[in-house]
Amino acid sequence: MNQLPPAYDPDAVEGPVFQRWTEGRLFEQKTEGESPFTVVIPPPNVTGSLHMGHALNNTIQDVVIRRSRMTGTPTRWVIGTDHAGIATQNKVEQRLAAQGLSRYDVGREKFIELCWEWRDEHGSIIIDQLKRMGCSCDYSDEHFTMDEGYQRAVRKVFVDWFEKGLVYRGKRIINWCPRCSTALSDIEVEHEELDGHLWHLRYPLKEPVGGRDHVVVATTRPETMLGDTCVAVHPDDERYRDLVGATVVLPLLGREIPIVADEYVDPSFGTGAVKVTPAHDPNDFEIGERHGLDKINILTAEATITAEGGPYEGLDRREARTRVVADLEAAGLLVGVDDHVHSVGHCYRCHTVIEPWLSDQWFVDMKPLAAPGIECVRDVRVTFHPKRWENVYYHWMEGIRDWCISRQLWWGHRIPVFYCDECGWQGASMEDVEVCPKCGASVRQDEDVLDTWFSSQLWPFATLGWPDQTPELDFFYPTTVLSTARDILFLWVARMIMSGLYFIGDVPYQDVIIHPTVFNAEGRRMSKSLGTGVDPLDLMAHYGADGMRFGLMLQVTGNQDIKFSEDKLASSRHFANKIWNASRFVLMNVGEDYEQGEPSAETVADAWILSRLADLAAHVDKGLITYEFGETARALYDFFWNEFCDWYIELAKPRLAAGGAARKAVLDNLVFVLDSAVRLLHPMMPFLTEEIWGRLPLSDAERAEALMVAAWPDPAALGRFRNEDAERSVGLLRELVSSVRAVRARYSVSPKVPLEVSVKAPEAEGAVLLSMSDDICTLAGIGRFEVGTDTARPAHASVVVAAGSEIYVSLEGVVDLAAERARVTTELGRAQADLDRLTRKLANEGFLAKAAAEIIEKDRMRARDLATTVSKLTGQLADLTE
RNA sequence: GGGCGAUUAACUCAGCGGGAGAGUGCCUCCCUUACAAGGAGGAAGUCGGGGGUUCAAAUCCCUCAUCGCCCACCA
Repeated sequence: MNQLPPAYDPDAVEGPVFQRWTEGRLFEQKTEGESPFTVVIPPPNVTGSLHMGHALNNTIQDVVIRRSRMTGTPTRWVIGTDHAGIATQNKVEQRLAAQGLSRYDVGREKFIELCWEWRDEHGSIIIDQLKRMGCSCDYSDEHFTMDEGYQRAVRKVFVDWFEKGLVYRGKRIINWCPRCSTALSDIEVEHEELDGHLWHLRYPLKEPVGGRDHVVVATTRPETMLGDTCVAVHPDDERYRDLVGATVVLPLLGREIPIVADEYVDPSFGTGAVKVTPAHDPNDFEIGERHGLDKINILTAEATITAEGGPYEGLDRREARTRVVADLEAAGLLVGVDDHVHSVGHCYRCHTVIEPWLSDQWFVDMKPLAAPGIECVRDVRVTFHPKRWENVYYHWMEGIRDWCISRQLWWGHRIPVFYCDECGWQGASMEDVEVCPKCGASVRQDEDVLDTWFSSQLWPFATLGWPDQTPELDFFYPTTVLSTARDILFLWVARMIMSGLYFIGDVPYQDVIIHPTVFNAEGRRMSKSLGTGVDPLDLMAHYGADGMRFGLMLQVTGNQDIKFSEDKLASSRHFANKIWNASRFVLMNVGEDYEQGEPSAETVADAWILSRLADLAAHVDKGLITYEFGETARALYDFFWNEFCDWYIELAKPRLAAGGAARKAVLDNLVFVLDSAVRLLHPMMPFLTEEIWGRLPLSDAERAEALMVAAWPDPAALGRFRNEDAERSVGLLRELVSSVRAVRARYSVSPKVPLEVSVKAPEAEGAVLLSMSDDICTLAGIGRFEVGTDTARPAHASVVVAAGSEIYVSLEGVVDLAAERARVTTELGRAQADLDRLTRKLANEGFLAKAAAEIIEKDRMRARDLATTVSKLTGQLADLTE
């Protein structure tokens, strides 16, 4: 016998169900068939552990993947992790620091070995957490961005772009993180508005000009004056015209620097005179280039002052600022300090303030790559969901700047460029180079590694075997949909599109889902370090994996970020339990000898639930195809709870009790509807549904190895069950039953006391109600039920106008006439107001002339109904007054 | 400086041109033999302010306010 425990226990179900999926090898890729559906997971960092963003994003991916798999499409979800250069290196350095060591103490080779050890120890943590969520990735084929094959792919990309001249080396101002000790690309810098100061500094002239002996400059970073090589003014600025060409003596250091004229200077900002530090500001660098100035580097890699800073050498940048300002003030050269809000760049990995720093780095020339990347979205080969993200994408792509790809780290893909110091040869190569091909001297390899995102951009095709032309690449590329957080739209999504187009000649995916960001209840970013986060593992412990998944899906909308609400998870857990118990009810009624038969519309209730099921299947199918997860979750919730459980199961009970053919027919329908609905729910609640489905007494035709690979309900085929008459009839039934229940509640009549109800209804409605009178009596607890076209109002009755009828509930000795009068008066007022508004609308010629015919017709019907209601209520009020 | 999103019931949010919805919370009643993680009933909103378009606006347009986010070489 199929006996379920009375409450759903996720802990008892999830483990065994996942094990069944694994043992059945149901996650593994299938390469038979056509038009495969492929998703590549945004590879989590090996250093990572599951956070709410992962929980949301991976639920979304699993939902679309599971639906696809059930439709019989060859479906594959590619899994793997990212080596995460900076993050992993930081972890390993921390580990070394605990032993009082730095990476330089152990050396490059040993350090990389330690990184691999870290990966071996921690890399599976996040994968196990995805399994805990029920994600149906192809775990048999896990990838890593430092795998041997992947390394070959990265090298191939670099060498190819190097040879095409798209990769080049240059001395530029880059973003330097002094803590990570590496360059960063522009989009790895997070800008933050901070309250700072604008210091006004007096720079003395070497010789007075026109009676003036100084010029005042303004700066937000006074310590950089140590690297100043000129002062710039606008060429048209009358105030400074005489000073152009004069010489300034740089305070504190005594260096003589010129005053130059440059268009860049905005005369309206500050004093109109700018101190220029070409080695520490991108704009100043440009000015320096134009005027042939020296570029004096005053900062070391650790952001301490270099020997160029004279007496300030060795000071940290903060101390240097304090000392420089103090010394200038002592010398009477500090004119003033204003408060000034400006945005300061921080490292996206460690939040240290970055320094613009002049150094030799490798760059990718992005403009030629961006053009096709823009084109493929314009011609809808790639579509963003929600669509508005396309504008954000275009904006960035159109203004794209070159990408600094070299990192001064050890953990990562080492740049495959070799230099000969003897003859100056340099080259990039797929194979390591030992000796110079020109002069035969030994060569050295570039010390730097590539930006982690340089390898991540290859994820959709490097995981499929590229640069080899593998069958997998041929079959699964391009992938179908990429789901991701918006903060890596530029870092990752855009670059995958560009590299995919360049190397494979096709877009990497057709659809891009940019999912909402999960914030905490206060609307703040969830963050472990701030203690504002919620741990998905805790949530799963409380609500089950399905409860968490469904609760998240309920919160997904197309245009709003998620202020995470644990309430939704609680109601999802209740929902899971509700489904569990509905299933338990059905299974309790199914005997050993039950054999599944065809569903059939034996009664109005059957026709109704089958019609509702058809509607649900259409909604869910469309909702998942168009990535409307919140709406889809709500449709499932409403169907299961408010239609199947609240009404259909209740309507089924008397027939189950009746036995015989009636019982068999309703059982067939219960099993069919539950089966179909559970299939539709499976993508969002995989564990619960798998467990229930496995226990359903299905015919061989409906059976499958597991629900996970069972057939997705076909909305077109279910369309045969659509039945508007049945939906209207059950609508009347529900209205009548609810009205009677309301009367019962109003007078606190125990549910055990049967009521006497008579209904005065028009012919048509009356016939429908009569045909369902058994159901009505059961659901409303009615002992005697009469329907007629001219039923008289009994004495001592409470009267309700509903379902187009007057419903009299006899309540001898209980009815409070004054209360009834008050209630009827209120209802009458409301109905009259609605009727007045409608009447005015229907008298409006503009409305009659311009509104759609069906709208007018609908309003006319409503007006008729309201007029009936008003006259009935008026009659009742008269009765009650007598 | 530019752009995007939000503002609907106490809370979290759907709805996005024709009758104001859900979940949670709250109030009343009920342990009815699937489920008290439940059932039945109920209270609760001039849909941010102001203009406009339209026969009709929570829904479209403009504007203001507030909150949030993104982009921008903002000495």
